[in-house]
Amino acid sequence: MTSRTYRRTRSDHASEIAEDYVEAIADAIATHGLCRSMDLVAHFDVTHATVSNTVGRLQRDGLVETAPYQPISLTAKGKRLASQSQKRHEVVKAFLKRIGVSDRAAEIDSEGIEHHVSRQTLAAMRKVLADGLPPDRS
Amino acid sequence: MTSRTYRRTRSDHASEIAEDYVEAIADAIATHGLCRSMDLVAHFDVTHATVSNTVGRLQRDGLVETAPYQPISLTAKGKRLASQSQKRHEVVKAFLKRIGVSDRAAEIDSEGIEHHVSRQTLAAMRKVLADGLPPDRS
DNA sequence: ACTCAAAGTTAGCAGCGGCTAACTTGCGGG
DNA sequence: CCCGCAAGTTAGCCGCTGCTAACTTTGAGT
Repeated sequence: MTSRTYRRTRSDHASEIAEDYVEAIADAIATHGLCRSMDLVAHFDVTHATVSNTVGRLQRDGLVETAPYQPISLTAKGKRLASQSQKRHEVVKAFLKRIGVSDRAAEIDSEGIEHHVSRQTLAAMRKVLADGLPPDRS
Repeated sequence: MTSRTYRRTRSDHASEIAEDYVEAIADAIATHGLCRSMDLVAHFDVTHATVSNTVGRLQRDGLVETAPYQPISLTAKGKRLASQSQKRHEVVKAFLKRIGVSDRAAEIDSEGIEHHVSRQTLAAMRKVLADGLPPDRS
């Protein structure tokens, strides 16, 4: 019951940020062909300096590639993480809307929730979207 | 579309930990009548030192009361937060199980998810538990 | 009544993710 | 061509949340 259920706390917080960033970078590239720091500054409402630091960590971790004063691109690993996150995000958002949450709230909540959804829960959400609720045996 | 959806990142991470702690403290008090640091050490699988620091912050923020070498209790504010978090946690967990997620996975995921569930989404989950899925108008 | 182990505290370190301030670079318009 | 502004970087700060190591306090068992 205790202990191992946690252990997310520290390292997971870091990977949440990584997921948010690669998603935003992929989005910028899809939208205007490339991603500059300013896109991320606008998206996350943080300063250049913060973006610079964070992107530096992402590069260290092999998720993005960039050189000084150059646009930011995703590595293969980064692209994989981004598309995975995007898919999860979409499913969670669609699911929330399906259970009656407004578009706006679904958008906000899905961003927080997506990072904590296991494969199994994601599958359950997909199933509800496709087939409705499973029979209630409570 | 951008910006304001975030701004959780920093300060919210702190309050997630606060919620987890008051919930665990309330749980320990409910179970063995009082809460000692060791209960939290076991629950979160961190060291004494970490618990000591964190509890110090919670005290500073008016959520708990404790004196050196004394058990930890909740203030009125802490109790309010704890029962609120517990309720939310229960609803989320019950909801996940209702959509077909296993007990084990529901337990784990609900801990991560509960902190990101808005009033509206919580209400939607309750409604599904009570009345099933709303009509699909997609 | 003492002792000693367990519980708790304190000090000091590290990494993350924010920030501001000061600097450098690069580019577009005059 | 060059000059200035916007974009990006770097340095240095702070707080949080972890840690280890060394200390103090408490209390239980002989």
